[in-house]
Amino acid sequence: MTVQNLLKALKDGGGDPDLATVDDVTGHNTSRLPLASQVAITIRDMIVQDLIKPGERIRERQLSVELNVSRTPLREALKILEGEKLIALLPNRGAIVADPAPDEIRELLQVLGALEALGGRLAAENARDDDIAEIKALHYEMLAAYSREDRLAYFKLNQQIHSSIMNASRNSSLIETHSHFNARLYRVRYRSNQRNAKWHEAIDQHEGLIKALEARDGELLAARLSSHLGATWAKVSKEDYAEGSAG
Amino acid sequence: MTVQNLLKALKDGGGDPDLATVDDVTGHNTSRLPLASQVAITIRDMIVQDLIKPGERIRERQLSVELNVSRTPLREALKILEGEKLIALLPNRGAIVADPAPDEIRELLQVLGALEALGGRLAAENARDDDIAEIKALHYEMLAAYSREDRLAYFKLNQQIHSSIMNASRNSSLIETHSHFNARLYRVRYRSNQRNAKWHEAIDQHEGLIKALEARDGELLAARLSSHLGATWAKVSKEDYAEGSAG
DNA sequence: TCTAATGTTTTTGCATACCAAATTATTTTA
DNA sequence: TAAAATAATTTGGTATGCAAAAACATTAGA
Repeated sequence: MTVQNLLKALKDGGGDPDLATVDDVTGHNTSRLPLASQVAITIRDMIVQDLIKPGERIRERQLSVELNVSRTPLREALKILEGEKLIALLPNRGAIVADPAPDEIRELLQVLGALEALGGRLAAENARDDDIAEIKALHYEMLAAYSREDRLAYFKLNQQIHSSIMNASRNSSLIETHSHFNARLYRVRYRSNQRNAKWHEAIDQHEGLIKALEARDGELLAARLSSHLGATWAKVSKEDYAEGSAG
Repeated sequence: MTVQNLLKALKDGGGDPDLATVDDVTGHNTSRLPLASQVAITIRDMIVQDLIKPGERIRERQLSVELNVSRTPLREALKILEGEKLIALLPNRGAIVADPAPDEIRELLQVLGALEALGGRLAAENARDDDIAEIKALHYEMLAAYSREDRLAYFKLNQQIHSSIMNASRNSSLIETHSHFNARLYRVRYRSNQRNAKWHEAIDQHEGLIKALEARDGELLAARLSSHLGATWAKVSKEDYAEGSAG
């Protein structure tokens, strides 16, 4: 599979095929950003959307040609992504897409749980009523996706709900760190979502989250967010995420 | 103040003045690391040791001459440090040392508190007996520093204790994230430590931490670590950290 | 004197070219 | 077949050039 194909797939989903004006997943226009950051966004999307698979090598000369940038900003972009742990830079051997071992996934879920717990506590404190209303709306949309068995929409709404709760915490450092950890776990959770036979457990848990948030019960929300991610690990660890992990 | 002086100060503290063989603060030899990483370590030390002050500009051409490296790996190093939020890269305006506003410091302490709470829970679970013994030893050393009013030694031992507890959690992702947040707050806490009139409160709190760890009471340790950092914010927020922040 | 406009100098952002050392792929040899 | 030698590729780093942006200095005007 060539990088050209991957790029085409990315662009087809996006709209404007010109790198310099493409928007990232959060909807921000990136045309004013330094080229290295734009490249980082592009590669990050490729990784998160699983267009390049864990363990796969990233050849910088080749990729710089595909992306139509020189090696200089591309190498800078790789440093950024290494900092986010989305890739590993092996000295003299270039970059490979990160491929976390089960143990690391468990660790990451623990940290994510602590971050979400804090986010929940703060959200219960700082959320505006319309934040909560919006989260509730997303929840109902998620229920809709559930009932029509649209796993992709379900998954994305689920993610959105969690992000929205974090946003309601009004702690920007927390929000950013959370999103980094989330990105590192995105693929794992996506695959888990595709396989999980019984979603209703997660649905029930989500019901509880919304209730706790509406009641602005920070401790309860924190506890539920934590155990929610504990359950995620229980699911993930039972599944065969090893298969196909090295494209 | 020239960067040359700053560099000399750094090297004098280190030992071998050759960049390629200098060791970082954690004691790791860096000679095999990519140049960008070595440079990042050097600049990180300069920032954490307050040799370059918050708000100060970093001119890449100048610094590349001082460090005897080309602009390319230096720019890569700056991307790394931007990811750690130790510097801010303003488009077309280069790098400045991060200068967190009080609100951001409060946010960071909240996140650090959540991370330490998790670390405490996990440490109570996973620490080996000799981990605890070592932490206890550090605690007594800290008491010694306290009684002879050696604030610097006290501060460093305090830091070491917290890091050791995190290490005992055996969660490497947590350990790394914790150290990043800690680095961002290092300067603030260092200054707070220099000014704080009554340390005995912190001493009492530390006594409680050790007890909880010895009893392997994860919840108690977590709670105490959290409130310990809450107290840190109470102290910091009362002090005048604005003065001299833009050297 | 302060402000505004203008021009000059410096810095950043990025591309290109080049090379040594390390790695990977290929071929040869045992 | 396996190991060893060789060739090709890739990375890591330096140096250089240049356009655009920003910082700085200077002058003109209120």
